[in-house]
Amino acid sequence: MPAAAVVCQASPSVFPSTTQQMDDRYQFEEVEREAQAYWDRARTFRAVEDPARAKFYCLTMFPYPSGRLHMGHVRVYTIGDVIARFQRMLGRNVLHPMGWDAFGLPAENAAIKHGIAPGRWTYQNIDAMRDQLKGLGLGYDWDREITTSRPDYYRWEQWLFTRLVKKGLAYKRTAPVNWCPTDQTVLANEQVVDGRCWRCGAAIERKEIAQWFLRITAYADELIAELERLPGWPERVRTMQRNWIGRSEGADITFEIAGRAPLKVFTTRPDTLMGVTYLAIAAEHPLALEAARSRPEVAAFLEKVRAAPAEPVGAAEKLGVDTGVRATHPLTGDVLPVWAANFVLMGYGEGAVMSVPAHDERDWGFARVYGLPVVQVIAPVDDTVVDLNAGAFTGQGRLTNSGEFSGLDSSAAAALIIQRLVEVGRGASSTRYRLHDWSVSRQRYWGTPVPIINCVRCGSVPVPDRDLPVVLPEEVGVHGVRSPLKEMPEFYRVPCPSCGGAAERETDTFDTFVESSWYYARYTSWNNHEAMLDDRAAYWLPVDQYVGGVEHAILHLLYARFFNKLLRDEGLIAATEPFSNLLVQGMVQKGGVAMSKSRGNVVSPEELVTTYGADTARLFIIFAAPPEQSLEWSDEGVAGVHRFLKRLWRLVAEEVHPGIAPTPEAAVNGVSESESVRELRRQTQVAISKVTDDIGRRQVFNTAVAAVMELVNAVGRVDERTSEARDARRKALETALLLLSPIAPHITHVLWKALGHERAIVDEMWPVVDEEALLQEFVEIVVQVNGKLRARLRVPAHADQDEIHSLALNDAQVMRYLQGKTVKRFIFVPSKLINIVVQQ
RNA sequence: GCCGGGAUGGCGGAACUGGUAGACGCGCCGGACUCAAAAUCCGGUGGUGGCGACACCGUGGGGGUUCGAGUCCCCCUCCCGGCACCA
Repeated sequence: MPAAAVVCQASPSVFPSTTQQMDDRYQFEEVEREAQAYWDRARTFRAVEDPARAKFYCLTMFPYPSGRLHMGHVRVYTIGDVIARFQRMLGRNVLHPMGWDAFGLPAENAAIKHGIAPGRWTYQNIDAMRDQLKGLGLGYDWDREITTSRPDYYRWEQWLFTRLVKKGLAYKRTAPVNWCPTDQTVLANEQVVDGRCWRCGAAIERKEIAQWFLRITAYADELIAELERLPGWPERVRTMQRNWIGRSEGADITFEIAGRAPLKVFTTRPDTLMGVTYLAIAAEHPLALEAARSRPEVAAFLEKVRAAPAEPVGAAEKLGVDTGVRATHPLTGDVLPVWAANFVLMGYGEGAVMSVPAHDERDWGFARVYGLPVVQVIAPVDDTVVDLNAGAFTGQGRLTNSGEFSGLDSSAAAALIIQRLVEVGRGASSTRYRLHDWSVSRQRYWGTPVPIINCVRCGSVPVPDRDLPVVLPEEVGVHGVRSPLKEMPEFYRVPCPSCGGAAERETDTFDTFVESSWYYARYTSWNNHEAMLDDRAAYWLPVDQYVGGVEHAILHLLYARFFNKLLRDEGLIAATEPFSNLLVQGMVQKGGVAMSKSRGNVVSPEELVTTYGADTARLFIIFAAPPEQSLEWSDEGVAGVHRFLKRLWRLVAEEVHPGIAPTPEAAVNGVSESESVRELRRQTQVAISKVTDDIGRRQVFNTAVAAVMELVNAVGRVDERTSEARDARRKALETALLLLSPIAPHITHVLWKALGHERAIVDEMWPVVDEEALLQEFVEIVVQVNGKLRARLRVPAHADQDEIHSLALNDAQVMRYLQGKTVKRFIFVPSKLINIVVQQ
C-alpha cells in the first residue's frame, strides 16, 4: 500500500512553487479549489479570435437568474462543458460563454413580495448563481458575460428595433390580444397554454390594445424551408416548428353578397368548390356582428359563444345560427346561406370558411346538426362507394357532380378551378400560415423599454440613435402589478424627436424572448460600444453546438432563427441559421417524475457539491443516462461514481509511490511482455477509440464514462511488478485521465500533475488511437450452428476462413450438433463469427 | 384524432451498419480485512432444469423476412412528449 504522502515534481512555471504533497486520500474540496484557481490564474477559457485556427462555438441556453441552480441547470451546463472541453483538447479555438436572461416577471413578483427593487434582486441572484456555476468547474470565458438587463446590452436591441420599424418589419397595430388579468399583460400565442397563462395559469381574456408586432410571417417560408437544411437538429424539434408555422397552400375565394362587401374565405381544397352548400363565419366576424344588430337570434348566439368557457378540445359541440345573409357561389351563382358557427376561428385565415360537408369532417358534423345539404363532388379513385351518412370523405379523388370539372383528379381540378376564379376575379391561389406576427409589447416594468416616442402630430417616432439607449430606471418601488413606468412622468414626458413638441414615450417593454433571441450573437462582440456586432461575429457564428431543454423547441428557437435572419438582412452577420447543431437534453427526475418543490423530490446541487464535490456531481449526471433521455436521480448511483473517483485516486497514488521497486529484468533480457500487459496496452487504445467516438460523433457520454471505468478496472487487475507492467499501467492511467478530463476536470487536473506532468491536462491534446496497438494477436470467433451459439474459438487474428472452418468443424462441442446432419453452407463474418448451416 | 419518441435483468442503462443480448454502474449474495462495524478489496449475480459438463427459455404481444432479428417489415397493446375545430 502507498505511503502517506509523496513528493511530486511539479514545474514552478505552471504550478505553484510550493512543494506539492499527494495525499493518498481523495480530498475533493482541495482538489477543486486548486483546479479552479489554476484555470482562473491561467485565464484558460478566455476565447481569442484567431483566423488561423478552426473555431468551435459551444453554447448552452443561458439561465434566468432565479436565485439558485437546480439539477436541470447542472445537467445542461455539464453537457455543454464536456463538449467544449473535448473540442478544446481536439485543438479547436473554443468559445464557451455564459450570461443571464435577466429581464422577466419573477423579479417584479419578488419586488412586490419582498419590497426589493427588481434590478437589485436580479443582480444579487446573478452573483449567487455565478458562484455556483464556478463551483461546478464550468469552463466559461467570463470576460464575455452578458446580462440582458444592462443598458449596454439592450441598447442594441433598441437600435435594431428602430431599424425594423423603418423597414416595416416592426409595426404597431390595435389588435385583439391575449390578456392575462393576473399579470396585467399581453401574452403571445405561444405563451397561452390551453387558454391559460403559461406563467400563472389564469384564464386568458381577449382585449383590444395597441401593440408592437414583429413581422415574423414575412420569414415564414424561409423558416420552414431551412428546417430541411438543419440535419444537426433533432427531427422532433424540426417537426414541432414545422407544425407551429403551419404552412397551408390553397386559395382565397370571394363570395359576393348583395348590398355588402363580399365574403372572403381561405380553403386548402379548392377542388371541392362545387360541393359548397353553405358558408360559415366566426362569431367575432364583422358580418356576424352586423347580422346580430337586426336578428335577435344571432345576437343571442354570439352572446352564448362569448360566454362559453374556452374549451381546450376540438370535441366541443358544434353550434351555429343562420345569419340570414345570403352569398353567391362564384362559379355556379347558387345562393348559399351564411351561418355563424362556434367552430370557425377568427384568428386563422379570414375567419370564414366555405363549407363542403361531403368532404370535411367539421362541415359534415355541422351540416348534420342543422340539416344542411350534403353534396358529393369527389369520388375515390378506386370507385368505392362513399356512405355520406356515416361521415365525410376527406381524401383526394376524382371530381364528380362538378360540371366542367367532373372527371378531373383533385390536383388538376384545383388548378383549373383557381384559374376560373382568377378569370372571373373571384379568387386566387394563396398560402396561409398558422404562425402569426409576434406581439412583443408587454405592459410590464422589468424589461427593455420600447424605443418609441408617441407624438400627436408625428405618430410613433423611433428614438434616434443619439438618444439610445432608452434606459430603464432601476431604483423604483414596485407595489402592484402595474408598471411603475406608467406613473413616472420624468420617464415618459419627452419632446418629440421629430417636431420637438410635447410627446410621450412608450411605457411598454419588450417580451423577454426578444433579448434571448440574439444573445448568442452578442457574445462575439460583447465589448463593442459602437456597434451591435462586428467582424468577430463572422468568425464565431454560427454556433456549432447549442444545448438546451425541449421546452424551448418552439418559442425561443424559432424566435432566435427569426432574429438571425433579421441580423443577416441588416448586414450584421453572414450565417443564415444561428445554430448548426442542437442537443436537446432530457429532464432530471426522481421517482419517475420531474423534480419540483411541490412534489418534495428536489435534490439540491449545492448540497451535492458540498458532500461529494463537483466532479462527482458532473460524473454522475453524465453517467446516469444519455444526454437526450430523462435522467433518473439515484443517491446510490452518486455514491457509486464517487467510489470510482476514489479508486482512480488511489491507483494514481500507488503509481506515484509504488511500495516495491520494479524489476526490470524482463526488458533487459529481451523477454516479451506478458499477455496481461499487452492486453492492458490494447485496452488503453480501445478506450481512446471508444471515448473519442462516443463524445465526438455519437454524443452519448454515459458509455464514454463506462469505457473509462473499464480501463481503470483493467489497470487494477494488472499487478505485475515488471517495468513493462508499470509502464503499461501508467500509460493506461494517463489515458484514463485525459479521456475523463472533460467530464471530471478537477480530479484529472490534480492527478495529471501528480503523475509529473508540467503542462496542465486542460491544455493537453486529446489522445490519438495507435491503430497498431489496437490489433489483437488472437481473436475470439463465435461458432453458431443454424444460428445458435455452440462454441467459441480462440484463433490467431490472421487465421483465414479455411483454417477457421476446419477448427470449427473439429471442435468437440460443435461436432455434437453436426452428427448425422449434412452441412449445407458456411456464413463467415471475419473476426466475429462463423455460422454452420446444416440440414434439419 | 394527428405527429414524434419509447418499452431490454431487481434498478439506471449497453448492444453504433442485422452477427456473442445484458457493457458500465447500482442493488443483492458470498468471501477477505476487523474483537466488531463502517470503509475498502476480491468473487458471483437474466430465468428455469441439472451434482455436473450442459440444455432449454428470454429484449411489451402476435406474425413475417433472413443462415442469423433487441435491431428490418406488417399488425396490436401500453407509456412519454408535442399539436389539437388551422378550413
